[in-house]
Amino acid sequence: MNLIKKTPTIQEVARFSGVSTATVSRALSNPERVSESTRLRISEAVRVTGYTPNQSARSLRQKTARTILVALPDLRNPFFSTILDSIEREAVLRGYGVLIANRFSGDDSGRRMRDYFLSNRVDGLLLFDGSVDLAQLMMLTGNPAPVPLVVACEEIPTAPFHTVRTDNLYAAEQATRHLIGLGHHGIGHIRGPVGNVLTGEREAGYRKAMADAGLAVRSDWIFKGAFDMDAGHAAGQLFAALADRPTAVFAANDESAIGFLSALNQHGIACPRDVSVVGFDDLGIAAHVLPPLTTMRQPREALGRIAAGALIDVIEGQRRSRLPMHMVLSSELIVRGSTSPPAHRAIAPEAAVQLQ
Amino acid sequence: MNLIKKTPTIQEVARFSGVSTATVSRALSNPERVSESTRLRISEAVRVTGYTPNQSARSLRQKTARTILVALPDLRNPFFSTILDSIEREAVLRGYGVLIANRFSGDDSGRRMRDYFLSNRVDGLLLFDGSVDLAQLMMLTGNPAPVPLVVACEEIPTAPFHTVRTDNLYAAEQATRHLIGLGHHGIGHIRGPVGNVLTGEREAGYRKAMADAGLAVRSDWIFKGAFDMDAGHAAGQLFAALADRPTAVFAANDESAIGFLSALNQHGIACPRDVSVVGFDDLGIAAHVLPPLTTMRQPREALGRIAAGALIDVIEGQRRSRLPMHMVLSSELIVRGSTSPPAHRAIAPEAAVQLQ
DNA sequence: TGACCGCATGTAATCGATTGCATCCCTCGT
DNA sequence: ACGAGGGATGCAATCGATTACATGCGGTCA
Repeated sequence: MNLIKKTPTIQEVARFSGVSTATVSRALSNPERVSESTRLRISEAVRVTGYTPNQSARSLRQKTARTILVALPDLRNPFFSTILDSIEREAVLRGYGVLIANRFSGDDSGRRMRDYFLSNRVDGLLLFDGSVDLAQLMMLTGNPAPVPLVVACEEIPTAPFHTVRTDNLYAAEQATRHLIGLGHHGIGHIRGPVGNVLTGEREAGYRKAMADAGLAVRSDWIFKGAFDMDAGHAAGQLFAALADRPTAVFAANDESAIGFLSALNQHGIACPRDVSVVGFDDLGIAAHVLPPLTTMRQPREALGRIAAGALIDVIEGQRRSRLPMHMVLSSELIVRGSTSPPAHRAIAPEAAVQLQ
Repeated sequence: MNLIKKTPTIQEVARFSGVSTATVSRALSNPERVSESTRLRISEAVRVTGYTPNQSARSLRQKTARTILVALPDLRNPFFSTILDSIEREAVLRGYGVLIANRFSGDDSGRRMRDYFLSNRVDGLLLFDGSVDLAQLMMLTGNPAPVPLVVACEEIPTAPFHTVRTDNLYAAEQATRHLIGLGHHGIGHIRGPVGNVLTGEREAGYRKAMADAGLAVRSDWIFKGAFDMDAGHAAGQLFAALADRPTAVFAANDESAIGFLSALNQHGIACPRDVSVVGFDDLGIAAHVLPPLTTMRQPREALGRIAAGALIDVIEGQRRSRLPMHMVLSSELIVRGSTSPPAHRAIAPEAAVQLQ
């Protein structure tokens, strides 16, 4: 016996169990197609040799990779990393591997996706980046090879893709209504990055709630943002400099809300005494900042799971309907300490200005 | 011409440019081995047909997948998601794909890694999970197929793997010394999860600094933890219940420090007035909690980049040395608002108890 | 001039599994 | 007793690229 063993192939298993490779293959993928006795003999041979099927060979023959590609704008964002976590779980459960493509945008993103697919590395694509050019996406659905594709988080209503997302507009409306319900009239908004679909939807929900309540939206109370803490912090600086401030602010996501809170603190503006703040996402950290953040919880875990499941259904041809399916998950308001009725406690000097 | 085009293969390119498939293959991977004119003809043919090499076929023949597997304990942890981000960047730069395996531990983790490798899906493994059984790891380095492996973050000094990590022990020592330097004598510690290598190193660093300064370590000032906010919060509850409290606490990571801060706040204990807190990692959020967290910054970006680079070097046989290489990156103390000299301001009732 | 060298290219084997088709054999029905 | 039917299995083609080896050609040098 030689000391350097090579990794065993189906040939060895066949030889060892005295059958052909065809039978071994069948025993492994369609056990009911071989007899009891050979099945046992083969599984024993597999055990002894330590055989593991070669995925490249299988892929080549079956034109299938049992792998999905997840394209994300920014993995470092906890919002996405939670989703990725649940995608990975679901995928592994269904026997798929998960390849990641991060910072996924720019001119060649469409080509990159196409190449991954055409090179037979992946069977389908889960896209979380709304900034990918629509034309490039359409290219993927054409010939050759319409790529199994599920777009998540981002809504592209007119495009023929399956989408999974949350009820952003309605959720933003609810968040704003929560503030209105507490008695706030002057309510500001920290926007997301320009050009992002979510930014637009969340702002629209905010505006809708304000309009429905007959409240005016002041343009100097709309802060530009970027879904990150620094942007929220910058908004906080502007807020502090304002002569006439709103008594509440709805931030387009938790990170910007947190950055906003930290800026407020630097300026000695207290939350919720001087200003109530609502975030969006319910990141793990939201419950642990000071004050704990009221926020719209996004069902991130479910979103990842459902998106991955839908994609695999498409890949395996189990989505019979050729019509794109648009799934919408509900958000949930989580009330914590960052919101309260306006001027709840003794009127602070800050607030007095407004009431003059 | 038919409307349903199949995805083009090297055969089509060969036919189109009037050469054999061998020449096409050479033109694509070793351009200098074919003549100028045919090279041009072939690249034109590639352009026209829209040819993309089939990776499964290439993998099968070359026994190479151009993919690495990254095994992580918990993707949702921002510490890991930042590292994963930089791994992905480096890998793409060098032409590799990144497959992820999350929540990677448990009995079959060794087998899962082995299967990924033996099935030819990945060329090597980047392991971030120190809880994987050492015996299972050793199995990977044996016959058949010694798996290219780089272990990151976790040190297994006696094991024959390349490792990349940070100077945990020294960093923990520095963090503790920072508190000592501020004049603290009573310093507590929030540990990481039991059994984790990092937990041990960070605690050891803490103990070393204490011992060097001639300070006693009180066992009721050592809180058990788990690298997450809930554990830090629980530690905070215990801390608040203490009759005799330390004036400073070194937490084994930022998340537990943040959870600790939030519990302190609930109990009306002020940081840094009543207690100084040092974290570990420097997550993005650390600068934005209240008060901003003093912490040991871990070079996460560099760590991911270097680990991925080293793994690919091993895969490509560029690490000539058979000796395992242990790389250690330096951490950096980031001083923010959560630390100050003890009893800095007027002595609070909380502190008075200790001074009685 | 003829032996030789090296470059560009072609031929065909090869990687390892899957699968259409053929074969063998056993059982059952008439 | 004989053919049909069907279950178990084997044979060999196949997926698409890479690559060892062969070939042919033009040029160099003795």
